[in-house]
Amino acid sequence: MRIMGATIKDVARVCNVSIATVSKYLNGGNVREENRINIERAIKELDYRVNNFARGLKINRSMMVGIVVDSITNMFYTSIISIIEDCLHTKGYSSIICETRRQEEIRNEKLDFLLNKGVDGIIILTTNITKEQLEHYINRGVSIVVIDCVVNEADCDFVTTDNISGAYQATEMFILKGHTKIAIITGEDKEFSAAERLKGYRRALDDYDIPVCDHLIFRDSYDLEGGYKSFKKLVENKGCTAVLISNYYMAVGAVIAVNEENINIPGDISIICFDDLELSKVFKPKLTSVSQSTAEIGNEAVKLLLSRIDGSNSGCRIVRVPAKIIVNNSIKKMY
Amino acid sequence: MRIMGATIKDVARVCNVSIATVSKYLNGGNVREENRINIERAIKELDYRVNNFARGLKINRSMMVGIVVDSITNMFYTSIISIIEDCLHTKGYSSIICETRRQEEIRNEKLDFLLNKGVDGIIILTTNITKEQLEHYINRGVSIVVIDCVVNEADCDFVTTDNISGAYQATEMFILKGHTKIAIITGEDKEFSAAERLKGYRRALDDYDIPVCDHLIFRDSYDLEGGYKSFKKLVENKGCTAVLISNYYMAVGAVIAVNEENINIPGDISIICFDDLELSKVFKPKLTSVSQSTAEIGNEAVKLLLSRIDGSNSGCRIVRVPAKIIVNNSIKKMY
DNA sequence: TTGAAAGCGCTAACAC
DNA sequence: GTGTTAGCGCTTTCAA
Repeated sequence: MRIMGATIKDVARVCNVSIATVSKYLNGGNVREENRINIERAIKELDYRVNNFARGLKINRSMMVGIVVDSITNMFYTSIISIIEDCLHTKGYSSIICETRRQEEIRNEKLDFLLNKGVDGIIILTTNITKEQLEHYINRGVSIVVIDCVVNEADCDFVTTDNISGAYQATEMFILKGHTKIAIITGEDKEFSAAERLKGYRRALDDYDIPVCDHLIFRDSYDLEGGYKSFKKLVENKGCTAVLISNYYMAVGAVIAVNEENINIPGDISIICFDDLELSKVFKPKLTSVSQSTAEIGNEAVKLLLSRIDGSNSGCRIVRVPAKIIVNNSIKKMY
Repeated sequence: MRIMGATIKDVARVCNVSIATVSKYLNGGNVREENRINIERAIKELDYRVNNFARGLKINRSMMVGIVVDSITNMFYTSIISIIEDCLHTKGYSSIICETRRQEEIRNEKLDFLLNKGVDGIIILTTNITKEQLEHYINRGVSIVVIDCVVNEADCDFVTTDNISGAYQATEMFILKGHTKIAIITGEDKEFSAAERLKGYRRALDDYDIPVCDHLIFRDSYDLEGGYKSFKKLVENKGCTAVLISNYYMAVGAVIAVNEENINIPGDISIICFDDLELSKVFKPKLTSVSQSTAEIGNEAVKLLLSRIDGSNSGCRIVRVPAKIIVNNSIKKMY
């Protein structure tokens, strides 16, 4: 059982003032200089801390934000969460991080839990959520911002990388280096960014009058496993000279396959992958990658959420953070 | 502002019973069958949820556990956290994850925050914490379990890998393959596991009558940067045929150096690193590694914490989880 | 088995 | 600027 510390009453008694005065001091109101000094001293001496349960009960606000993430071992997400935490902290908010393991029931459980804890807002990091699920929680009066996917017509905000442009730039880079047989490894349509990146890839080929071939589009689960299997298939096909890998963990899987098959990069095949995390630095040659700005994504998400909590905003805002190519040595010149 | 849902009063009114009866039902007490059915229906209809602030205020217990971690992008830690979360969940507890970015002030802030939130216990994942810091919080009445380091004479529990044995086994493996000039790249003494692993390395050399050479012991910051710099130095020295790298992120840094220097593994130098995370699978050849059981560590930590919260335990318990070698292809036979 | 009532620690409206 | 007080939603004691 937790030890119960001093209460506002104790502070008031020691200072010979009413609890209202102490409360006012605590909440930034004006008190006489003399009282201020006394109160501050008493707080220190008694090691007084406000009881969050009592305060929360009274004001029905917690200054807490929930963060709900598909997987807590996903470095792209944890990089963003680290930014979010820091950013919230400077605004006086703290955060509760929950993992869903990509299971909808668990996600709902965690969202319920957060609402019960009285969080003022929730940031969800996922590639895959439905309008219905969002609305269920929005209707319960909590502000929500979603990172890494967009759902139309929901009363919340969204932050994602400009996936289409990122994939477009990558594909274009292959084309400009003389590639025409360009493959893509990506996730299924239900994964928001997977679908968008495929769109960018298609659009670039279109713009350069290169036919889009179905047999160069490899789709599988949006993870290491899927990347591994897709790359193995791609190698069997022998139909391409370059491949865009549309997510970090798929790239990890692909690299495992590259090693097993003794493939030379970029001699045998050129690669661009999404996210310049560890892999792109550790692999030899260093991988050219599409970099998403985790800092910008995190900051934007917090900005949107807080303006929503303030009540100064509603409706559906969508922020697209630009992607940029980090050039390394995994692309062969074909001319 | 959050929408306020139905309260226990509403449920009582709808059911024509007192709030005491509803409360009893809520907390697993006995109520008449008829009332039970009514209450359950009313709860569903009103979408009633207990207010955690009110309950917490009353019982001064939250069924929440705080998790305080050096870095939330550290995959070794997040793997453990994922297990902990799951395990706590099955016991009816939920968790609040906080990141410290390895800064002591931030850690204290987060610990204060967690205490203010009324958590029933705290799990700290770190390589580096002082007895004083621990005691400060233990004295405030919260149960603490520390993962990844051990501090003597503190009234809390500790879970770590058997680092000494892990490093011993790795060093021994080098020796048995005919290596005698074996280096180690590790962190400074303040990092608990760094110091222990160095101890294991020394002990193995001792046991096989191989002299321990100071110029083969490379110590730097316990991260990517430190691994990178250490490996560069090691290469300049040209004094060894094998190296044990004592932490995952140091290994990532070392591999970046390996690539830059065009070093052949294991032709030029043999490597064993700690943790069989992504790197050891993605690098070619696959790296032989010392595997720590994140599952066992997480489960043990939760078990210890809950038994402490129950009050059924106190004192200082230390659990050592065995390490095991995952054999791959980064070691050259020297005979 | 049930209900009335006290009170957890705090905030805020109101009177001074 | 300060104090009095009601009441947030809940648990729990005590009496019925």
